[in-house]
Amino acid sequence: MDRLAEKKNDDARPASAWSKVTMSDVAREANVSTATVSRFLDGMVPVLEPTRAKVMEAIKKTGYIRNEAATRLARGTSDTVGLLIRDPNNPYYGILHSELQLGAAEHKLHLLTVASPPGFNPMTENFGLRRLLEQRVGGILVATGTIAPDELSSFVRDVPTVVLGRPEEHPTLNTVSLDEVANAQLIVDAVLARGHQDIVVTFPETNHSGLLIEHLRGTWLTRHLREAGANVITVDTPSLSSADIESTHRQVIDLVRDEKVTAALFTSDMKLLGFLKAAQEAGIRVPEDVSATGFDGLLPGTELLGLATVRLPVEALARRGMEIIHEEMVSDARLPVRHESLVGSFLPGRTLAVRLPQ
Amino acid sequence: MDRLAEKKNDDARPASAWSKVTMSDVAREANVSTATVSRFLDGMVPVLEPTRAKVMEAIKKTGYIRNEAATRLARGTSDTVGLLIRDPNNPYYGILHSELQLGAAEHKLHLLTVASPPGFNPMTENFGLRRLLEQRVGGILVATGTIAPDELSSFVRDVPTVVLGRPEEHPTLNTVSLDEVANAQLIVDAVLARGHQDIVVTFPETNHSGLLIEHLRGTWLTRHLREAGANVITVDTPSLSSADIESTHRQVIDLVRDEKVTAALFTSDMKLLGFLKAAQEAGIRVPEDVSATGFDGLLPGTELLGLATVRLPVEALARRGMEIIHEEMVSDARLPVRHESLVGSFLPGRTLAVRLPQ
DNA sequence: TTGTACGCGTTATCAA
DNA sequence: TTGATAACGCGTACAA
Repeated sequence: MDRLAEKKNDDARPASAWSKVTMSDVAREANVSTATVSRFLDGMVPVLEPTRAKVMEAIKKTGYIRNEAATRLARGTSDTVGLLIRDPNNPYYGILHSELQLGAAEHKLHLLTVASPPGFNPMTENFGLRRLLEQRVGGILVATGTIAPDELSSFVRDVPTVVLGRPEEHPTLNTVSLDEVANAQLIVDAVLARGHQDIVVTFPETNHSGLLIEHLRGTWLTRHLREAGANVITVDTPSLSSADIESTHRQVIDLVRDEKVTAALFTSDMKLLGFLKAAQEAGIRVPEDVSATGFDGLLPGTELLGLATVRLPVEALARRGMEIIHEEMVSDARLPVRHESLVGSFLPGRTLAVRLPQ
Repeated sequence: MDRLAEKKNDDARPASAWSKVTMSDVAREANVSTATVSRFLDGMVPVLEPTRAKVMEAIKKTGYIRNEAATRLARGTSDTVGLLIRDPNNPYYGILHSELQLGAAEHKLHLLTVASPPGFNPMTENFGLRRLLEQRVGGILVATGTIAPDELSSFVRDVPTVVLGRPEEHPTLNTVSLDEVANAQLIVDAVLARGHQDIVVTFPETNHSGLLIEHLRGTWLTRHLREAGANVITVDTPSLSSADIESTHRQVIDLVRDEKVTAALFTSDMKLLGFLKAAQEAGIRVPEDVSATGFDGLLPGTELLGLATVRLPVEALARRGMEIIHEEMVSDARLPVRHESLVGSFLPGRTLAVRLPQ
């Protein structure tokens, strides 16, 4: 009778070799009911001091940790926000994740993150989304470029949702997006203000999946420049393959050597970095021989490297996203769908210079 | 009777404005019992074809999504692994997170991430850990430099745990660590092999919290060098303040100008990057005037920048961590505690050159 | 202020 | 192969 009766279900649940302390263990230890323990934990209902002490003692002694699954089941709601991000190995998502964590804490919310494996597979992203929904989180933040709002909307009828960063609106989904049109304008203004008139823009000219954003940026850079009367040459970077990248660099470098352009615009800071290296190897100086700009401003060391770029307003994106989710979660009515758009800021850096006369 | 009887608890749970479809809704729709739906979902128990079809149909029609909280409660175990990381806005944690996600998928496990807000506050990290335990995840991966194993061990008696990357062993906790001693040796070997004998090492000489790793690296760089008979000068970088950083740069640059050293060793790639900029502004060329090495190899663009550094084996760290967790989760007995240690690889880059004679 | 008892949504046991 | 039903651990009227 010693070990067998120790816990009534000792042999009824051999599924795990790891013990679990429950609330009734604590209640028994403290000679109170489970309801009292629950109320003590909740903190919203007053509990007499001697009882408090007993319960605290019992919790410490048993090492009890509340089972959040049971809590959510009983409560029906949860103050946890689910975050779906794509590739954590990407400064953009890294900063976003970090800032959202901060924002969640400010609103006394919890953040639970699911990352979809890298690569552009919409299937696996839907899996991640499903897992978040299965957790019955109180709200969902979707920060993955590839999952289209249309697909999303059928999934998330039942939980407050905000789509972050996608340059796209949707009739039933809240979105906080990055205004790539205005961002491109920032770059263009800076380049023109420094007297450049002959400019090469490098970007994926066709809209491949996964290169959507860069395609968009390049398109708008070009359009803004042309509308301002600049002379624009575009160079297509159809893929991320090193062959394509190298060919792009060669073309740009040739244009510089032939004095056809005085500035080269790229659609990401990594691309700019790649060009900087190629230029150096080709004996071309930046910004003396050619000015160059990037896009993002998120790479660790951007300032150190002196990249001229647009800093994406990731912090504001995170803040607004969390605010909207929070409002939806505390309100018991459905709020009107919101669409917001955020503009970045230009970082002058040292790769963009005034065009020398002649 | 139309809307009022639609769902029996329509007004009994007004907590949320969002509807929830449950398993019994599906069961009713398909004219089967909840048990059948559950078995269908589980997939391990055969279900007759006509029944399958009915259930599938009903699930689609109702838009049902399983409640994982209830599942975990009923099952008592879960195939979800909890990951505690520090600052997602940090390439190291970003890559780790990404690779762990991949590894989890390979083992058919789910990964749920909690990030502790940036800053070195052990309190908030314990909060994150507690939240993971409250989720009753099947295993826990701790990847945060600041939470000491000793503190950890009292928390996680009841769930398989692996500590990732901390240079420290513990009698009851599995650890997969980065062998900073061997990593430092890699740098030292490379520097000595290129003929350098007069070397400056820059690092926090006192062991501040949060600078532990860099302190360790610097200490071992110095020790290895001295053991090999090199002439080492150390420069203290007590903090991350820009004043301290600049003072460090000045000292190193003076040493170079006075021809006291031919190589400068830094304890992170960001530090190296900072020095590269300072050197450039001071008119000192790297590696012509002085060779320089970093530590990490994780910055996006490391190869582009040509940093000479040690690439931390983050991928292997993730893989081993996930393997160990998986083994512990499938085994119903407790496995012996394991300690493993991983060595990185040297990246030659372009900031380290052969020392010129004289 | 505390205790009793039921329900939350799902799984698993046992019959049918 | 399926259906009823008892857990799972916790929150919360309702009663005391």
